Amino acid sequence: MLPAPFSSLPNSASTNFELHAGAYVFRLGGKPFGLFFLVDGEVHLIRHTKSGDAVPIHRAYAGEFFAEASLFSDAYHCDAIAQTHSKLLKIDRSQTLALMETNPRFSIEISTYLARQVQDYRRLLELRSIRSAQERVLSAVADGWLKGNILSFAAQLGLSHETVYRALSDLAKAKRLEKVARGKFRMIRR
Amino acid sequence: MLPAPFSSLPNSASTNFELHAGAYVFRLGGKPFGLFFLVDGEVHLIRHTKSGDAVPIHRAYAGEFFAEASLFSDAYHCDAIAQTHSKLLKIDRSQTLALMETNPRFSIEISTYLARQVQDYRRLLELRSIRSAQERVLSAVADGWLKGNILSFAAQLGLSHETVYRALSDLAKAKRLEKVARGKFRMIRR
DNA sequence: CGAAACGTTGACCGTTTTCAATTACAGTGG
DNA sequence: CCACTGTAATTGAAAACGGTCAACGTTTCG
Repeated sequence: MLPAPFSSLPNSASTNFELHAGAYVFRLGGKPFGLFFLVDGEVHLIRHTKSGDAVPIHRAYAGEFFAEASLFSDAYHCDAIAQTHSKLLKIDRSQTLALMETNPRFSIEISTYLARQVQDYRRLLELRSIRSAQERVLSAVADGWLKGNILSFAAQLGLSHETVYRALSDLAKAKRLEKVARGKFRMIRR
Repeated sequence: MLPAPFSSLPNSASTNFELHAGAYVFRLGGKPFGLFFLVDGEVHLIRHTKSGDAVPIHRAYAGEFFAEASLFSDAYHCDAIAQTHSKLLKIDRSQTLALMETNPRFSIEISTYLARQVQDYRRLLELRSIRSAQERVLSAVADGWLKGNILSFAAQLGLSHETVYRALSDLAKAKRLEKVARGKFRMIRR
């Protein structure tokens, strides 16, 4: 059966599949098949600036949906790339839209999802407006955003990875964070 | 009658009011009354970083809705402040939610709104990942984001206003933009 | 008319970027 | 099981870019 708000969709509306690390789930400009549920693994939605830098517009982890916004647009606006071997559920776009037409409860769930995303982006914007690299990194860690590797974490914060490494080690030195392992840091519990 | 997707709401669901420049539409932490339609003027949704910098999370102009996301949360997550004398329409939250329950078409409209916002934020994130101030400013102008004053434009881009002034005048000097008037720039049409 | 806010430009300082090099892993195939 | 390869983590040093402070011109609005 489909996860949480999608339980009223027939099983035929979804397809299971797997991708190896580095494979594309979809590409910029492609016609949207629908949205996805990430059963296991890690998928990044990525855009590229003109100068070629990859910007992780969103990082999805096991148990999360992604590409909900594509339900309402004519083409994907970014690339989606599996970062590790990932198990996915593809959820059919037109059947989802049809369900929204008939089931208002479901529509509201979708809206709630999107509203939360808007709030998350606002928070990210706020984070990105913190000038000091150290404070920015600390706030991001406090928000639980240090998942996956530090390269993509740094890109999400709009800092070079070297700067993030330095900020993390300085924060650890100042005992504002604790280093758990190579590349793993944690807030200091109090 | 209410604008576009809200036409099926009774007139009693909305209230007209005006605010002078600097007045709050709502405040961080307040219970959401509903969303707003900006008939005329300019309203910014603003958050404040710990260090006190104001971050314009969203800038709303005449003819636009704002605070749609507050339909789905228990408190406002930012301040909303009129930047100029503004005419507003307050749209009742519970009546809007009730309409979503009964009118799936309307729910879909709301979702579409939110989805567009998500896309806009992704674009902004991409912009903010452009390292060079000059290129960042140019892209933002190309996207039509240079409205209102340059102070808030700069804050939205995550740059100091001085840097934005300099970038603009350098871009004009290099004929990549044209200066129309004090503080007004335009893409060079070709 | 005067004050306040915005626009503009200059100079200097500091942080982050960049380039570079080194170390630590994880996966791969012999 | 181990060398081999690629990618991520880490640290150093120098340069560059943007931030900050400061001053001044200009427009707006009460």
